[in-house]
Amino acid sequence: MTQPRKTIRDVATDAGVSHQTVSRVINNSDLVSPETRARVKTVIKELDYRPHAVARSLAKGRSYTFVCLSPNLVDLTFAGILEGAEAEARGFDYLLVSSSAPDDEAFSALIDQLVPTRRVDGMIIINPYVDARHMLVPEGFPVVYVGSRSMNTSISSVALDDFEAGRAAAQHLLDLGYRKISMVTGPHNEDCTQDRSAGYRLALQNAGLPYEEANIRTGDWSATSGYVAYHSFLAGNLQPTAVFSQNDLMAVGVMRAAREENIRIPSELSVIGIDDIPLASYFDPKLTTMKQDLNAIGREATRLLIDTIGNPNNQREHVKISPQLVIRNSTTLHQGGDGQ
Amino acid sequence: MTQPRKTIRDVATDAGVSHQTVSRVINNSDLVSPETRARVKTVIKELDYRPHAVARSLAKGRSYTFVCLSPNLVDLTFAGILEGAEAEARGFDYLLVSSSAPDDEAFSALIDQLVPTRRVDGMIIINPYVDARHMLVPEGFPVVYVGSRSMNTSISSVALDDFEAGRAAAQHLLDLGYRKISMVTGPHNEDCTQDRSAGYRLALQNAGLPYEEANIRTGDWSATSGYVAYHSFLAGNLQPTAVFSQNDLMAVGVMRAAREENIRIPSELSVIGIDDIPLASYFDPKLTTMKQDLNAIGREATRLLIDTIGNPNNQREHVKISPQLVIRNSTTLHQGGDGQ
DNA sequence: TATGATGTTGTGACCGGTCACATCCTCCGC
DNA sequence: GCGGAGGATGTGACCGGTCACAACATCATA
Repeated sequence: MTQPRKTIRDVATDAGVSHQTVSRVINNSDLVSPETRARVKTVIKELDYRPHAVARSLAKGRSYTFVCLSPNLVDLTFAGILEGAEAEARGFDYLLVSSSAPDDEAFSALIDQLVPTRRVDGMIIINPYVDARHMLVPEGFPVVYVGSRSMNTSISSVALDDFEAGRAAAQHLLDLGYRKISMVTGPHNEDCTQDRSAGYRLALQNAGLPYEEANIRTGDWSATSGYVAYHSFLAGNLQPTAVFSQNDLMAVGVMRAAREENIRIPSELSVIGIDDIPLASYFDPKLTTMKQDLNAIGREATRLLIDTIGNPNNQREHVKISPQLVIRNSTTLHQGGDGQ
Repeated sequence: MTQPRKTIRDVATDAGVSHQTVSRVINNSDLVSPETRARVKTVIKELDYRPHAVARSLAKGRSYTFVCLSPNLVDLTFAGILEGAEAEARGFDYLLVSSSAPDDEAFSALIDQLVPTRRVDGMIIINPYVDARHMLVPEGFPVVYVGSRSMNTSISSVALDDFEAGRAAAQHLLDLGYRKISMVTGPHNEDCTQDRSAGYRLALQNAGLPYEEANIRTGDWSATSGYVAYHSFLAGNLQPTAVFSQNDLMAVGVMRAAREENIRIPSELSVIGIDDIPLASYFDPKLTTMKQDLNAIGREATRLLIDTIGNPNNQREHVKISPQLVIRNSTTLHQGGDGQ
């Protein structure tokens, strides 16, 4: 490891060829005779030669590396996406690394370190519309957005079909007989919040029900904010019998708050979330939710990025991944008679 | 972004100096007169020149980049460590990126891509004794282990004080009056499992109690494995009144299983975990646990890595981060009379 | 005035690959 | 026997920085 590394020219000398021929062998060029190729390969093995990725990057202007930037790493949603993206990149011989940027200052610093110097060939950005970070994305650089529909037609995006998730969640509650369905949303400035809300709205509308602000509270995706939201419903003289929470964590908070108020779930309160977090079936009761396939989202993001680089003139795509209703024990048939 | 990038020589020409002088300015060398420095800096701004990190890496043989490799990204424990490590690296002008390796084949591929080519200056490896991955770590390359005491004196390590966590968890149950304390462990081949078990053993020993295999089950850190473990206790004609689970997820599984058997927690069964996962207080009951400060572990890892690089001849360090008992509602005073 | 120390700047090679182009050889057709 | 096509290989510049060293100016000292 500490001895001077072998170079392409060392191999060339030992194999009795020029450095260029060695380069050809490494790059699987077909402009090399089988015998020469075999000889060079032997020497490469003997010398334990490894191509120097940094030198190659400099010469080619490409690094065969992607980076995936997310607001943080501890959000399970992001982590699942990152893993999917990594796995897909491995299949294409790209290295995908991840980093997080808690705020747009850190985000900007990352961009500066990675992009102008071409340390990465492309980026996957999770939640680009948080802060002003999408403003910092260099124009013309290969990028894919995750978690938001891209408003920029030159940038591909993948996301859960948030509209459908919201619609189906609300529909599930409607199907169970609920007519007055409260909702806890994510922050208003995030696309997925808006889409999930729109889906909810459509489901109600299709059922001939009004969309009432009084039934809605805004959270920040945390369990605590769900907890707070439920109490706020009560404070508003609203005793919901069904709550659609825009993610599982907030749903968990709602359930906790309800339990403390001695409200039974699901007999007195049905709760549905979105995500299907790994612990969903360990809460009490087990959580009904709209599952999102994070791994698929990550894989698709990598695929779109590779396409963006390979076919820069193609039309960019905006992919939606379908959610899936997972019925557990936090929702049940409406036990009528509450005069809604 | 697409126009040919400015180089150090473009700046030199415009500023009427040599490329070397520009290089000196960039690197804050004091061998430049104030006037020249000012002039060069002006031109750098005018041209929006950015140093080319890849070229610099090639020339210097250093990349100012660290990578943190973990078995996966979705484990909250790992994610917390990664974030801490990232934050600390930012403070030292290092870029820290993360990648995961599900198995040692992937791990080996990552090492090959990153190390011999010097794309990174150092690595933080989480759980190096999973698989045979520590065997793949190149000798003499700056590395820090996280989550395991390093068996290699030339490699620094950070970890939770697992022994103390196990001891204190068991002691907490002893203090509450329990005498027969069951334990659910992690996989035997992991250091932290062994250390946590040893701590538990010592606490029992200090209390004059025997260490009995019959009271112990092995899990894999997942909630499911905790669930299975509890049922296995029952199947072994053991009706534990207190369980120390070596992590929170398994503790959650134990609680779920107990509830399904109509065992009340904590009155009929006290449960303590390790980690203090974010949702710990959203389970029913809220989980008592030994909190580990993941952020501190990550930060320390980066610090150790920087020290390894900066002072290669120093003695390497093995740091233990102290756990902290967080008492919630899953443990309570032993309601005597069970004839233990 | 010669000498040397110090501060500032410039020159060219070098890191380890790739690229464009030149060269050489062989084989084929006329 | 010659021209040309095509395969295989070699040559040197180049990517954008850094390094070692040379060169030059200035000033104090002997």
